Amino acid sequence: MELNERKKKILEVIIRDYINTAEPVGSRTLSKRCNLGISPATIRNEMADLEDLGYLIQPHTSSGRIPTQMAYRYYVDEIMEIRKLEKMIRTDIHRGFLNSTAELGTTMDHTAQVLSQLTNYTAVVLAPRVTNLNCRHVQIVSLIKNRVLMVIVTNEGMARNVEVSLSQDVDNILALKLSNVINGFLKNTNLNDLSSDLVDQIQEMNPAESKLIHEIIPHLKKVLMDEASEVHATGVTNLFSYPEFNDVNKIKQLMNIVQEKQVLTEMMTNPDGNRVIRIKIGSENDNEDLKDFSIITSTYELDGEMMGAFGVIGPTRMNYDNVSSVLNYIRNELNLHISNLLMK
Amino acid sequence: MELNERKKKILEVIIRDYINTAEPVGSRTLSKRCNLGISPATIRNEMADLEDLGYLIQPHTSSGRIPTQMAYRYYVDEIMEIRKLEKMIRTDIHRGFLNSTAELGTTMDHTAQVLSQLTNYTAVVLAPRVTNLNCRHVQIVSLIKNRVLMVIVTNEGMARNVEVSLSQDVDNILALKLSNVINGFLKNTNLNDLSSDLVDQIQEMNPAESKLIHEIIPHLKKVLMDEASEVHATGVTNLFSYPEFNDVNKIKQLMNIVQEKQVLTEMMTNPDGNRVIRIKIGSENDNEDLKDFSIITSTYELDGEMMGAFGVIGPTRMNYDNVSSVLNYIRNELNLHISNLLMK
DNA sequence: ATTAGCACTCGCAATAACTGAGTGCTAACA
DNA sequence: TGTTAGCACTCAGTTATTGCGAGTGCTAAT
Repeated sequence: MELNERKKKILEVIIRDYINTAEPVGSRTLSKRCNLGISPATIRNEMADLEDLGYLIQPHTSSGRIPTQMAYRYYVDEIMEIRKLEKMIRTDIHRGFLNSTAELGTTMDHTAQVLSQLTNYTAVVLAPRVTNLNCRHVQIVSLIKNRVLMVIVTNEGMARNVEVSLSQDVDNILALKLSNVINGFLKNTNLNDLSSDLVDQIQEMNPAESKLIHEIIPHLKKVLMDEASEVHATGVTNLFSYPEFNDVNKIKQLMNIVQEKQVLTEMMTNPDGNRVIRIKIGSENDNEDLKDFSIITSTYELDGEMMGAFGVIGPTRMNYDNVSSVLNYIRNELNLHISNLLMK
Repeated sequence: MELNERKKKILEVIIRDYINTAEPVGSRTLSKRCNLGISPATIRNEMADLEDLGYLIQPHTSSGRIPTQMAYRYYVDEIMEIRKLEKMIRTDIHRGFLNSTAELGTTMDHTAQVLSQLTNYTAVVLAPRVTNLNCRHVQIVSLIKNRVLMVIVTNEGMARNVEVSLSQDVDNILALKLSNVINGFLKNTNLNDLSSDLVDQIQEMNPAESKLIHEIIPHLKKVLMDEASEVHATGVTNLFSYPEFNDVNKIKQLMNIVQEKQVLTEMMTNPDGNRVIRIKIGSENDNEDLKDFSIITSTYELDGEMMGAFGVIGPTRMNYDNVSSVLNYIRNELNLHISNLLMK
């Protein structure tokens, strides 16, 4: 399976060329492009070998070759390297993050924007999600009559809120009281362990209030269990200009993927060993709709713990090394930015 | 400009047929379909007249005719009528609204879903927006260090929230105090009239707190001035199956429209006389990208005041009477549902 | 082992011929 | 005068044919 240097070089040039042009590459073109000083005929022999090994295929008998998925995998694993971005681009990105407002949601939008612009593919960013029941503070805000807003603040200082209807009307004062009671629990107990007995032990509540607390707790738990986190997708139209997506069906597949936030979330949070940059090529993706796409993802962390993920979706003929390099740099910037924002 | 009965009938049948098939309709097909008992030749004469009047065009010399925008406009104004939906569909929709949870955002999503399913076009729903500075209650919630969440509750009982960073750290107790101060203002003063002098008159604040209030007020005003309201769009892929959107460029246009939430908002809230159902056909839309689309919108109200809008985007060859009928019914249901939810 | 040469393959673009749905016009008819 | 049958004509779309060119595999010479 190990390729000799020349084969490796030839394969590399073919892949690079095909990524640029989307055209099958032939032996003559190739002999000009790679400066190994070998003739088309020799290259043809080598290409025939590479085809036998499964790295190349010919769309039809008399055309150039195009790389297979296996070739891309080889390229990604053995050939390409994550580059340092050009200084100008680095400072651009850095400034962008500095200027982006202090709000987390905006940062996510901004990241998606930058990613899709820099790569010319579709960018997806998963906002941090509320996990592990680790909430620090809950604020109940009265809306109208029996409707209240639960604002849940996590240990990391992120907010999520949910509207619920209760069985009784709740005014501002009652809302405050309910908030206080719940926060009292949170100080001492993990929500998971919160039993109804505990609620009933609270002295200074009348039965009506106690009943409300009993209603609120399940809602609270549900939110905290809820897997789905916000998904910011940008640059779907970027893919429209690539020749492989001239077909409306392909675009439909893409739209399906981007809309299925659940699937996207699972896919992006699924760890791949301990790799920082994770690359899934074509049918390496579990999802049927993704078999014509490649997806490169990474994660951002706070305090060494994974908070969320971001990545890029494009054709299998993707500029793997550029995208990887961009993701790698953005990952660092994002980690920096977030830790500035959230570190206690 | 007034057409005689026969021409009107012929035009109607042509439009109906073309809406169904997307194929130019010829005189022979037509003579079979419309039971006026006239021969193809006669119909040809009438069709020639209708073409001269600007209601029909021929894509090429030897093909059937297709309706012009002007024809659709005539159809919408003079021919079609808003029907009552079938009982089964009515009860389906009604039950759907009953089952949808009490949360407003969910209702909007649900509405978009139903609309796109029932019409097979792309549905857009604008969530109610915070307007006129009429907010009833503000809750400041401490997040981490100097970051707080402002939860703004409108008179109608809807919540909007924004994260901001302040110049000093804010803990729960301080957050509560700030909330109280601001709500004190709201009781007596419209936010618009709130001057810095007024803030300084509050006695029980130390300078640090006063400074924070001064920082918060502009943020608050900004949110309340903010025009953009949430946009829920569903069923973009519905349009992919219509032959007129086999072209990737058309789809790009559509994506542009759906993404430009600002534009969408303006378009949908722009009143058209006092019409309940507003129809814009092709280039009647101001937006360049919309010139190949028709859009039918309506609004929902609370207490007689417009809260938001919803509608459907499709090809100019749109099933105008079905969509209008659906919109009309959903409008009623939505108004009912919302007033149940929000009425004081 | 490499390369030049050559016959061969096959997608693609251009051209030509054919088909069929549909038209406009004219003349006949009620 | 309005309606209809008949006929020649138009033109998009399909199929068949051809030629071109980029590219290959094989063989023989270096």
